[in-house]
Amino acid sequence: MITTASAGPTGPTVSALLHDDMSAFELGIVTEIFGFPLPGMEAAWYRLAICAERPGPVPILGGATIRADHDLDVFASAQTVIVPGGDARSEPADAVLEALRVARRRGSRIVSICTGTFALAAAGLLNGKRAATHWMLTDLLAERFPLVHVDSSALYVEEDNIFTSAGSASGLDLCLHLVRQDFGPSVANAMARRLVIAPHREGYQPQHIETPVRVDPEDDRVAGSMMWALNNLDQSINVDELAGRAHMSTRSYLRQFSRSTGTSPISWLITQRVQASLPLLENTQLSIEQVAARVGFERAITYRYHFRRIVGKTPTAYRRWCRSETAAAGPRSLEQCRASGD
DNA sequence: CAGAATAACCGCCAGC
DNA sequence: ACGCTGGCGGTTATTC
Repeated sequence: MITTASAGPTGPTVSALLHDDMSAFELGIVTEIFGFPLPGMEAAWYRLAICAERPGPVPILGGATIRADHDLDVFASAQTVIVPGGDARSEPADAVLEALRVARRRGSRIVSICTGTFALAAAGLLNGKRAATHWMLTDLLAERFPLVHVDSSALYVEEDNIFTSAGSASGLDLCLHLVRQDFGPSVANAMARRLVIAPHREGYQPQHIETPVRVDPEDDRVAGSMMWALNNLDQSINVDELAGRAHMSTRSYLRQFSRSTGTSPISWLITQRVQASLPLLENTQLSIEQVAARVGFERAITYRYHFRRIVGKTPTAYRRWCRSETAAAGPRSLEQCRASGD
């Protein structure tokens, strides 16, 4: 059941447009992130309003019906205005296009997910600007709206406070980016963690390691030290050395690193090391000791400790799991994997 | 697995 | 005043 946020939160206002033939999945991205606060952030969290041209039940793609509680005036008055995608062939109503223009004039942050980009283009908001949409529809977008610079490679595009995203799932990346803008990297990472551990994703990505760390491109000193670390993972690296590479004191480096990535240098480095070890386990016959050394763990016991903590199973079990996965006729779920004795 | 040695992390504060 | 840097010392995490 989709409802609007209660009166509790006092954070930024977000509105999402509910329209015929819309994708429930993409609206779900919006409600999951903006309508559902992280623990401890209930008071400061977003106030989400689900809006439609005519409030009430709206049929969506796939046969379900969702109710919108708010009208286009509310839609246009939010600080962030989101158009989720759906059937690209549906033409947005004139009233919707006008609401988008009003929101734009008011200075709202305008966001589209997937084919929602077509509505922004139809409203004229993207003229002369770069934009993204689903890869199957980039030609259609360029054809119908010649003034839009369609970027067919980006996951999402930000230009002049207008954000457009490519596929449905990249809408998730984009929404996380907005959370990052609003609340900083720590909160965005916590949100990514929550989304990744959603139970229904387990079967698809049982080995996913959380590395939603994006380096702030403005901070090239920290970014440079991180690049150096990634290229020299096999060496022993400590914080003083990283700080030196970044031409900063250790104290400042810790602070800048945290500000720009939301995590700390050594925990980031450990995660990168474990991540880098995965292909070695999957594709080589190297012993665990050799794999550990290749990715910079001086002692295999330390490698095992962190691997288990991050991946959830031992390196040997992971390797065995990959082998059986490759041999099996089809993908197995994590539950099956556990049931089979790993 | 416990626990000691060491390193990382972070609040505080002075100084630029 | 404001924001950033960097040293000090205590707490937490890592390593072995």
